[in-house]
Amino acid sequence: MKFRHIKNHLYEQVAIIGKAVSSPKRLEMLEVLAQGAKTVELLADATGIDIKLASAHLRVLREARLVTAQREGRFMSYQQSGPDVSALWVQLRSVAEEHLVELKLALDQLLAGAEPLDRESSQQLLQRARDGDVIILDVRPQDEYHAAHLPYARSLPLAQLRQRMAELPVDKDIVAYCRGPFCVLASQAVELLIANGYRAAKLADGMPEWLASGLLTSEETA
Amino acid sequence: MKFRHIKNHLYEQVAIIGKAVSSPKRLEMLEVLAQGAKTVELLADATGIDIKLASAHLRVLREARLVTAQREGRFMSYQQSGPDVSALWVQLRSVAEEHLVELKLALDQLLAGAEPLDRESSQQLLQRARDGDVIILDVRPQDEYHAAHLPYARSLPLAQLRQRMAELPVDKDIVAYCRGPFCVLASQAVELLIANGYRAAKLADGMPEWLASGLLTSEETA
DNA sequence: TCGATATTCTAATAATCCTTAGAATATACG
DNA sequence: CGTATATTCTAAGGATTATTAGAATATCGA
Repeated sequence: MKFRHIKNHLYEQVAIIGKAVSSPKRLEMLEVLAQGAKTVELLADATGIDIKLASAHLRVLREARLVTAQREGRFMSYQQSGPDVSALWVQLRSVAEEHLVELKLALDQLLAGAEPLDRESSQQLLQRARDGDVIILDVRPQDEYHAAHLPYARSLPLAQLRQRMAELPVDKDIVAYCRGPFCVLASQAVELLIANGYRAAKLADGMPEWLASGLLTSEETA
Repeated sequence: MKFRHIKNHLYEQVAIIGKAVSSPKRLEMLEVLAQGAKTVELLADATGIDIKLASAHLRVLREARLVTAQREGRFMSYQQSGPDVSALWVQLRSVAEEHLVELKLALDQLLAGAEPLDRESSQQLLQRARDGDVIILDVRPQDEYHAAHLPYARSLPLAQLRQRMAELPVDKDIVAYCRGPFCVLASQAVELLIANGYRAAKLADGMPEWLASGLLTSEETA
């Protein structure tokens, strides 16, 4: 068949994207990068690997054009090359969640301890937040909050939660979120809040999930 | 960090999906499987590889739970484990198309020769088809047409096009589609039609793309 | 039951990728 | 200008994955 050669080339190109997302560490980096631009060191830290190894993984992501890099002084700043990259990550994770039982089990383990406020429809949550009935707490680092955050969300990074906890009212429901279902910042925040007598629950989804769901326009998030 | 262990496990699970879609041949199989259930031999044929190798690739897809297999007499019937698998394929391809220039170029090569009827909005096309103003021609094998097809589409498999071409009116626009942008059946059909004096163009998208776009409910397609 | 068919399993080699360490580059700061 | 810092590049071994061939399994029909 005369088209075989062209077709092979097409699928090989898509497979470049596939290869880029075939490594756990690269996926973790993509998830962190979905929150905003990051340096190599930060990514290495976040994923718990050596900087040289992080750099090598980033090279693969760069070659697949999933991320772009630009120098900022002594540092390199990596960022996703478009919103479709976040959407791909969300899609991959949701396919994995849907079909891989083991993943579902491990996720339950991570979400355990927090009330399953998940089921509450997204709109209802935003409604309650608008009415001041519930506090949506963004526990990610502050720069990620500034890059984009949920409507009505209030920033209180996990690192500062212990000192600044008094800022939060004890008599209101608190819903904490972070980078997404795999992120542990909100889990830790909820643990700490509950230990101190607050009514707190983890919201599994983060910005990438809300954006991928189409319920949020990017104007609402800044 | 006490969560590191669990997190690693989560990303490893998603990476199983990533690994499954990191091979050109597996991607090609997924695309064919998006059209309906297929046997190993058919998939090997469609992708131009040995049956044993096809079986090995299918094992990887099966272990990632992207496809399921069931025996039907002497044959094994493989099928996608859900519509989200098709959506993943479409998403992967669209990310690749968006960011990999080389892919865009190769695609243009494949779509060359057919008029760029692409830009016409999907709804407009369906409207014109409903009005009998244009003929939407499904040139895939008949079983794929029966599994699902575009509204108002008429089946005329490429293999029968030469003999049955007289069934088509010469005075109407014909828009041929097949499995998706990478599929060459429609390209070949259009080539043949134009050589015989018809006004024909290739529609780049196939069923998976239309379904992923959300413009089509699955009721409209049977 | 036997042979034919469709597919998988096993084992082995070739190809590719991961990871690490050391050298190289590029920028900022003194 | 020289030194420190952040990162990349190169090279090399170990670990995976791809591909192929041969043996094994499971079904159908004679």
